[in-house]
Formats: sequence, structure tokens, C-alpha cells
Amino acid sequence: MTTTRERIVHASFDVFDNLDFHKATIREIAKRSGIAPASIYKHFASKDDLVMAITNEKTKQMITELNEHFIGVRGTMNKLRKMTWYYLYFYENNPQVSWVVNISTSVKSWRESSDGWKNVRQTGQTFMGILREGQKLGDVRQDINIFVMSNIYFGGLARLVQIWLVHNQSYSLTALADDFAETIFAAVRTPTE
Amino acid sequence: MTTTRERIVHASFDVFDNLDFHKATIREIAKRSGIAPASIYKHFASKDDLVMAITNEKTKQMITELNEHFIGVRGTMNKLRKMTWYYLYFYENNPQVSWVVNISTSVKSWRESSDGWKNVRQTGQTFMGILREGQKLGDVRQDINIFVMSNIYFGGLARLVQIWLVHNQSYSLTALADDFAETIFAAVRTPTE
Amino acid sequence: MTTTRERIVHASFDVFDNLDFHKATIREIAKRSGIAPASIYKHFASKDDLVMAITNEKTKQMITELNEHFIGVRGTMNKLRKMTWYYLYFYENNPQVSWVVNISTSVKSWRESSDGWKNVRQTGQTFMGILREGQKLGDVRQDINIFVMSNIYFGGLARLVQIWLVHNQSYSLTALADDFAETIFAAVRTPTE
Amino acid sequence: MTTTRERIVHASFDVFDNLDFHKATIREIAKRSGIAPASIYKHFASKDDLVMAITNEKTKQMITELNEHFIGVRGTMNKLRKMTWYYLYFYENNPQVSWVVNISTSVKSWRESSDGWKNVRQTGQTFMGILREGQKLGDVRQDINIFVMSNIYFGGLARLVQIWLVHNQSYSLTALADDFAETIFAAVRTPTE
DNA sequence: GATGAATGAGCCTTCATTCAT
DNA sequence: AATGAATGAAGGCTCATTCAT
Repeated sequence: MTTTRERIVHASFDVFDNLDFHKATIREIAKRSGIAPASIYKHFASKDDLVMAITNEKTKQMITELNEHFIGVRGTMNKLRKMTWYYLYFYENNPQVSWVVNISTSVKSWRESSDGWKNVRQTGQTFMGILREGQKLGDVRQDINIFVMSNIYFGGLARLVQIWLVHNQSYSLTALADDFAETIFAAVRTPTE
Repeated sequence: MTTTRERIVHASFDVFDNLDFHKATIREIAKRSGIAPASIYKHFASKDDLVMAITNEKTKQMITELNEHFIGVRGTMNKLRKMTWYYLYFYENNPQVSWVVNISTSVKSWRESSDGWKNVRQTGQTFMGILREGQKLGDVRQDINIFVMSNIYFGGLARLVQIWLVHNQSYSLTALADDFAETIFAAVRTPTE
Repeated sequence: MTTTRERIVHASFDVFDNLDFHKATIREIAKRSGIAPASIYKHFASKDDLVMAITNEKTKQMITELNEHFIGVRGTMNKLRKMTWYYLYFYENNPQVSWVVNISTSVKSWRESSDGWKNVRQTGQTFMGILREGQKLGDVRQDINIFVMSNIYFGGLARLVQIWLVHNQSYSLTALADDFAETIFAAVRTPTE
Repeated sequence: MTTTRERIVHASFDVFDNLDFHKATIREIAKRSGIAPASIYKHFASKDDLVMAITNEKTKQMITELNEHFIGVRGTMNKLRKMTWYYLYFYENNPQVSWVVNISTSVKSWRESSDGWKNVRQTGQTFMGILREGQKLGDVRQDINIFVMSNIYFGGLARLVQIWLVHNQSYSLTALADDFAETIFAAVRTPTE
């Protein structure tokens, strides 16, 4: 059984999926969901609220699933590979989310959404956790700038997704996961001598 | 003496600087520049044209200046450091450009602007050039995935700029240049044994 | 009870009645109908659509009523008189329609409206039908140029209406029907000898 | 030697010839004449003034030439044929004028132009003159309604021109002159018995 | 006499949103 | 809970027109 709310959320992703975010209107969502515009406002306070709700929902799902994938994985490199793969896998299967996050939401109001920010921080924490653990294990250099490293990682991933979207998703995104993870690992690993 | 066109361009950056790109309207630009909306259309064919024109202008300037900074610089790491520093320096001094490029322009129409795309490719070429030269010199590993590496580099930089903007430019961006360049270099350099 | 749509249509005629069609704007129609511009677009897809819709509506009505008036009328001259009278009667009571049809609508888009053109052709057919029937009855000459005759008839009527409008509808239009019909009949009747 | 004014007038006809009168803008006239918009205002007080001026000019020319063509023509039918031919000939060679007169000029302001109205009346007088002369000669019935007849004549001609324009001037207009004149004559001639 | 540059007014249209039912 | 009907606000853009040079 699909609730009305679910139908709205589903249609929203559908709408944001077409890359041209000027077309991402409430009326379009209403049309595709078969729910009247006025009814959408019974479930979401405003358009911004809707956008935030659906991105948060997806991000939460992402975090949950990522944790599941982590179960039993050991070793810095393995975790890095797993996380990278999952990230790309997620966007390969939810290309809209990236656009919603990057484009549609006004950054200002997004920051004001505690939930949204919290989720992003949490994903960031996971990455930093891997690095810190690696430092303890001796895999990762002690002198890395974690802030910079983290931005390189997520910025690089985001760029990869963006380019892939601009190229109309014409190639496999997950196929790049290994190279990506290895490059990042090369940047952080303790030099062998 | 400032020409009308310059005043429009100046006001445009001012407007896009808001971060809330929904407010980036022709009327707002008109208000801040003291130029009537109708007059703006004497200088730019459309809003899209205006956005493209100003970003291209800045990007071209960026490329020119970057090349000047390269004069006399030798060594892979030195070039990497220089390029990174200049990139961050440029956005530190033109924070608006980042938003215009990353947010405001509809990706579709931007790709259709041969100039815009050409400039981006050119910047990309510069980075790849450094890597290839490094490979010849033996500084850089032969087995790196240049496509992935390039996206890590520019994605990382862009993210750094974005975070800095979101944090209201409250710290020095260029101060991160060295750490950034070194991290990237670590990821590509030939392992010492 | 008047529906919103009816109020819009009514106000539209009111507006076009101005004679100065440059003033026939959506805003003006909105003002006079007490309906917001945005609401007008819920009932008509565009301004052109509105113009077409209202003229077609009226023209259809005209055709229907004309046919009713024809019931039981026999003889070429009688039919001619009836048709002429009704045509002038209609415009005397709907003076705006003439302007909308003749002036406001861009001829190009009007021709593209199958409905509009169809209705006009139908009215033309009715006139030609009378002539052909008259020819069978022997009332009407065989050697008339029906194309020319038809244009004389409708052109003459239209001119009569226009002049009447320009003279601010200061006299009776239907009072001219008999003279008009007789003149036309004189032009087509079989010479008596 | 062509004066600036002449170039403007020439370009204006060119522009109005488009049939799509929404495109008949001052800027378009400026572009085609090679004269700057501002300069046009040195020669004509306003757009309305320009439109009026050019139509009056053409109409005056029409009257002059028509009178020349009348020289030596005798007999009601001959005069009718000549006038009709010339009228169609004129519009066949100046199709724009019809549109300017019928469409572009706001009827209100056109009536206010004494010149425009005077010229139209004068053409009307010529036609009525032929009829009255015919009545004296015994060719034309005494009991015709001259007002109605006149409108039938000019309305019919105008309609013929309009239809011809709508059909993209794809056939000869003057070829219809004889049939037209004869039809009109049939409507007014004294019945033979 | 000619014009480049500028503009106020206004156009059609669309959007997110509300409210009576 | 759902919606049809309505709208204020705003957006991009164009036009006839002016004026300093």
C-alpha cells in the first residue's frame, strides 16, 4: 500500500530527475503524482520543506545502507573501497538526489534544516572515522589534514557524479570506484620504505 | 571610467553573491547597477547570455593569469602548488564566480556555450599537462587514472570553495593551498623504495 | 449564475469593444472582469486561445441561429433577405465580435485555428447554397462568378458593420438589410425580358 | 536622389508587407531603412504619425493616378470597369497599404487624421459620381441606395484584396476586375424590358 | 541632421500558495 | 483527507520614445 505522501515523494524524485531544475515545479509534481497541488500542502509545509524532506529521507537511507555494507569489512583500504563503491552505487541508482541537493535547494535554507546538515556531517564522520582508524592501525599517515582530505574525497565524488550526469549517465559510475578509492588511499597511506 | 556594461557585470556578481540564486533576477541586477532592465538587454541578449558572458569573462581572465604565474616554475610539485594556490586565490577574490558557474547556470545551456566549455577544458588540460610532464620526469606514477585524478582535483577544490562560501568566507582559503597540493601529490607520486 | 469563464468572456468583449485594440490586454480583461490575470490562464491557455475561443463561440452561435431563422423560408430573394437581416442583426447586437474577428486576431494564427476557419467557410457555404439553389430555380443567372459574388456580399456586409462601428453605432444597422439584399439580388437575378 | 524621409517610407511599406503586424516595429523599420530609430523621430512625430503619413501619401497617389486613368473614358460601365481595375491594380502593386489601413492604424486615431479621412471620402465620391452620372444618362436605376451600394462596392473590393493577401498573393487580382465590375453594374443598371 | 545609449511603461505568462467546499 | 478555483507577486523581455553628443 502506498500512502499519498509516498506518491508525492516518488513523483518528486521523478521530476527532479530531468536535470532541468527550472521545470521542477509543484504543479509538475502534482501532475505526475496524481495528487492535487493543494493536497501536497497537506503533507508538506512548503516547497522547500518538500525538497528537504525527500533529500533527508534519501540521505538517511543512504547512511543506513552504508552501515549495513560495512558489516564485516576490515582494513582501511577495504572500507575505503566499500564506501566509495556504495556512494557511487547510490547515486548511480538515485541520480536525482545529487541534483536536488546541489541545485534545487537554496543553500541557505538547507543549512537551516538541522536534519539535512546532520546527515551530511554524519557521512563525513564515517569517512573521517575510517581515516582515524587507519591512523591507529598505522595504515594512514599521521600528518594528513583531515579537513582537506575529507573535502577532496567528497568533492571528488560529487564531481564524478556531476560529470556523469552531464554526460547523460552514459557510462558506469561504479566502475570508477576502485580507481577512486585507490587514489585516495595513495594520498593518505603511510609511505613504505 | 566605468562603462555601462562594466556596471552591469559588477552588479551581476554582486547579485549572484547572495548565495540564494532564486533572487538573481534581471530586476535586481538593474536595481543594484542603477541601469534599467531594458538597457541591460542592449548589452546582453538574454539573461542566460549575461550569465554566460560574465562567467566566461572571468574564466578567461583566470586562465591568462594562471599562465603568467606559471612562468619560471619548474617541478611537478611546484607547479601543482602554484596552480592550487592560484585557483584558491582566484575564488577567494572572486567568490561570486564560483556560484555563478556552479549553481546559477543551467548546466544544459552552459554546455551549449562553446566558450564556457572550452575554458573549462583548458583548465583541465593544464592540470593533466602537469601530470603527464611529471610522468616523463619520473615524479608521477604511470598507472594513475587521469580522468579520476582530474575529477578528484577539481572536485576537491570546488568543494573547498563551496564550504568556505557556506561558512561565510570566515577563514583564509589560500592557507589551505599547500596541504591540498601536497595531498594530491601524495596520491600521484612515484613510490619511493 | 455566471461562471468565471463567462465573466472573462464577457469582459473580453467589453475590452475589445474599445475599438482601440492596442488596449486589449490580459490585464485590462482581468481588471474589468474582476478576475486575476493568473486565473484567466486557468480557463484559457493563452491570449490567442482566449481570442479564438470567444470568436468561435460567437460564430458557432451565429450559424446555429441563422439556420433556425431559415426554417420555412422559401425563395431566393426571401432567403437572401433573411440571411442579410440576420447577419446585420447579429452584429448590431454583438458589435464587439466584428472587431475581434476583423482586427484583433492575427490573421495567421486565426487561419491555423481549424474551428475559426471552418465556421467562416460554413457561412460562406450557406450563401453560395442560396445562389446555387437560385440557379436551379431559374432565379439566378448561370454566368455569375460565385467567388467574386461571395466576396462582394460578405465584404459589403463587413464594410457596412465597420462603418457603423466607426460612426459609434449611431443608427440602425438592420434597417439597411432590405436595400442590401435587394441590391445583391439585382446583381444576380436572371434578367427579365 | 533619395531623401532620408523617402528611405523611411520605403522601409515602412516593406515592414508592413509582412502581414504579421506584430512585427511592424519602429526598430524593424529602422533596421531595414538603415536609419536609426532616433532619426525617424526627426521626420515623424510618432509611430502613428508615420503610419498615417505613409498611407495618406499612397492614397493621394492613388487618387491622382485614378483621375489620369479616367481621362477619355466614357460610359458608366467603362468607368466602373476602369475604376475597379485600377483599384485592384493598385493593391496588387501595393499590397502593404491595405494592411496598414485595415490593421495597423488604430481606427480611432485614423479618423482623427483629417487627411486620411478626406482621401477616403474622395475615393468614395468618385464612385458615387459615376453612379450619379449614370443615373443622368439613364444607365443606372434611380431607386438605388447609394450609401449601401457604395459600401458594397468598396467592401467587396477590400474583401477581395484581403482574401488575396491571406492566400499569399498567389493569383492575379486584376484578372477579377471585369467580373467584379460587371456584377456591380448588374446591380445598378436600369432593367431592360 | 543623425545617432548611440538609455529608459519607463507595460506585456504575457508562471509560480507557490490559500481557502471554501 | 482531498481538491477545484483563485490569486498576489514576480519574472523575462520588448516597445515607442527621449536626449546628450
